[in-house]
Amino acid sequence: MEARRVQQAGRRKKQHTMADVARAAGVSKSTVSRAFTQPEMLGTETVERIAAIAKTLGYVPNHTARALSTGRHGNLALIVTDVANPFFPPLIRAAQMEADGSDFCVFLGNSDENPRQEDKLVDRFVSQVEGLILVGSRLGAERIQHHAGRRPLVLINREVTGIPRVLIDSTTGVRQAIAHLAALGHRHIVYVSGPSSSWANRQRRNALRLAARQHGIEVDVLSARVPSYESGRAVVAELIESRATAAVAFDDLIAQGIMTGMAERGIPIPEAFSLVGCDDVLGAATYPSLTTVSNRSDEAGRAGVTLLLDRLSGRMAGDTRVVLDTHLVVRQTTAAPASGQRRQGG
Amino acid sequence: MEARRVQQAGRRKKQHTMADVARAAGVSKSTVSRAFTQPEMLGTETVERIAAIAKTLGYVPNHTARALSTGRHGNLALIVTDVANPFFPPLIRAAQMEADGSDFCVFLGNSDENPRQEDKLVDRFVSQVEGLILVGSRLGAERIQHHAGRRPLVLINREVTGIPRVLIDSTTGVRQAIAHLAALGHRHIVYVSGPSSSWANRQRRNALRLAARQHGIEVDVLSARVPSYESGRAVVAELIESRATAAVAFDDLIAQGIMTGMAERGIPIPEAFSLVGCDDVLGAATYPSLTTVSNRSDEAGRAGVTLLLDRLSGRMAGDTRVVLDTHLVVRQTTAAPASGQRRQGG
DNA sequence: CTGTTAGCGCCTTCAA
DNA sequence: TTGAAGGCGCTAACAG
Repeated sequence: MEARRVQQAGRRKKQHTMADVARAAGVSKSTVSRAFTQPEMLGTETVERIAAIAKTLGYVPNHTARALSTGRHGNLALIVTDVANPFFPPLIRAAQMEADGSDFCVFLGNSDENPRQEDKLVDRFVSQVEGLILVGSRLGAERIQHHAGRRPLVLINREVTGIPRVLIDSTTGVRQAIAHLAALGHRHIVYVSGPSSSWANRQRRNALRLAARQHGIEVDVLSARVPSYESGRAVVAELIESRATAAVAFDDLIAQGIMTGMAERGIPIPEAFSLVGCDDVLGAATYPSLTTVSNRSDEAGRAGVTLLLDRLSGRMAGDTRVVLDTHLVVRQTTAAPASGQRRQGG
Repeated sequence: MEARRVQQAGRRKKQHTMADVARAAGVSKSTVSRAFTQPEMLGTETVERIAAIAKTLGYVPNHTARALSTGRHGNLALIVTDVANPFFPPLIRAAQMEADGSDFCVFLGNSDENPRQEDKLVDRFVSQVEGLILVGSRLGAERIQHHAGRRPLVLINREVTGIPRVLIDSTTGVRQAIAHLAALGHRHIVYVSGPSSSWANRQRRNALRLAARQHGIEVDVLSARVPSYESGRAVVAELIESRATAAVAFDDLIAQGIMTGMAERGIPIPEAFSLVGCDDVLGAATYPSLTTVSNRSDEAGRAGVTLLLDRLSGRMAGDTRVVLDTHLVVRQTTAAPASGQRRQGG
C-alpha cells in the first residue's frame, strides 16, 4: 500500500489520453486517432476542431502505445566499438542528423570492443527499434546473421554476404601510401596492426601486403591490439627492433602514439623514420603533421542510415554494398630513408 | 487485403511472446512474467525451468509492451550541442557506460547549437524516456523548466536554479591561467569567446575578467561564435590587430585554429604570442603542445547519469549541484612576451 | 466520413 | 506459490 503510493507519486503528471480529447470533442477515439494519422480521411472541420482541443488540453500522442500497436517505433540503434575514438564522432553525428531528417530517434551503443557487450546491446535495443546499424562489429558472422533475422540490419566496415553494408575501402589509399613509400626508397616497412577482429584492419593489412609485394617491399606486422595512443607508444620498442625504415599504422591514434614514442627516444620523424596513419582524424594537429590515408567517416554514417531507411521503406534489394573510396594525404611524416638505414633494410 | 499482406511480410519473424513461453512451460503468462521481474516470488525450479525454455526459444521481453504497462522505459536521453566536438565523446562514452551498468538504453541527440532543434529533440524523446540530460543547453531557463516539469532532467554545464546540475568549474583553471600569464609578464590579453548562450563561455569570460583585474591585466574580448577550428583561424586577424600579447581561447579547437592562423602569418608561438586553450581534448597533439585548462568531461558525463538515476529512484533532493574542478596544464604555448610587444601593451 | 470492437505484449491486482 | 482477468494508450479492421 505504502510502496504503491510511492510509485504513483513518482509517476509524472498524467498526460491526457485520446479518450480525453475524444470526450471533449464529442467524437470517438478512432476519430481522434485518425485526426492525427490520416487527417485526409476526415472532414476538415472535424480535424481542426480536434486539433484545437488537443492543443488546449496539451495532448501529445503516446509514442509507446503507438509503437506497441503498430510495431513502428521511429527509433534506430547505432552501435560502435568506441565512442571516444575520433574516427566515430563524425560518423555518429552524420548518422544522427540523417536520421533526424526522417524523424527517427537514435539509440547509441558503445560495445567497448567487446562482442558480448555488443550482443547485449543488440538484445536490449532490438525490441524498440526499426533497425540497427553496427559499425566495425566484432561479432561473428553467424551472430550478425542471427540479429539480421530479427530486424533490418546495416553494417559499416564489416563484410557479411547478404547483409547491406557500407565499406570504407582503404585499399586505394593504402596502395597510394605504399607507392609513395616505395618512391621515397623504402624497402622494409612495418604494418602496425589494430584489433584482429576488425574488418578494416584485415583489409588494410592485406591491401598493404599485396601492394608491398608488387613494389618489392618487405613487410613485418606488429600488433597494437587496441587502437589507442597508448598502445601506439607501447609498440615503439618493437618497431625500432624491427630495423624497418617506415611504418603504416592501423589508425591515426596509434600513429600519434608512435610519434611520441619515437620522440622520447630522440628518433626524428621523418628524417630517421617515416610514418603513415589511417583515418585522417587528427587534422594537421600533430607535429610534424601526419601523412595519412583519409576517409570521410561522416559519409559512411550518412550512407548507413540512408541504406537502413531505404530498406525499411522497401525501396531496396537485400545485398547492397556501398563502397567509399580513400586516398593518401601526404603531409610531413614521410621522407626518404637515411642511407645507413636503407642498407640495413636491404 | 493486398496492403495488409505486404505489411505483414514486412514485419520481421514474430518474436516469441510470453504466451509462447508459458505454453511451452505449462504455466500461465503471469508466472512467466514473474519469473523475469520477481523471481523471488516463485519456486526456484519454476524460475529455472522458465529461464531455460525462454533461452532455447530465444525469448526476449518486449521493451515497449513493458513500458506501456509500467510507465518505465529503461531509456534516457542525452542531448549535446555537437557530437563531433572532441569535448563531448568522452562525456558521451562515460554516460553511455554508466547508464549501461544500470541497464538503461540511451538516446543521443545532436542539437547542432540550435535551441529550436534542442526543443524538438526533447519533444521527440520525452515520451519514451525516464529522464533526460542536457549538456551545455542553449535553451532559455523557462524552456528548461518546462521540460523539467515533464520528466526528470539533469543539466551539465548549464545553471538553472532548482534543477540538478553538474558543472565543470573553469574558474579555478582560468584563474591559474591568468596568474601564469601575469607571472610571465603579460599585461594585455584577449579572451576569444565561444557561443554567447553557452554557460561555460560566460563562466570562463567572467572568471577571466575578474582574475585579470586582480592582476592588473587589460582584457579584450573577441568572439569566435562557433567553437571550431575554422572560426579560430578566422579570428586571428582581429587578434593581431588587438595588439595583445596573449590569448585565452574558449576551447582547444579555437586555440588550434588560432595556432594555424598565426603560423600562416609567420608569427611564432609562444615567442611572439602566448596562447591558452580550454578543455584539454587534444592531448599533446598540437605543436607546440597547447597550454590549456584541463577538465575531465568524462566525469561530468558519469556524474550526470548518476544524478539522474539517483533522482529516478527517489534517492535525491531537488536542487543538487555537483561541481567539478579544473586546473591549468602548462605546456609549450606560453612564454614571456617579446619586449617590444610588452611596451605596446602597456 | 465516423463509431465499434479487438487486440499489440506485458504487468498487476485479486482469488485460489 | 500460481492462475485468471483487466488495463496501459493507441491502431486497425469491420460495420454503418
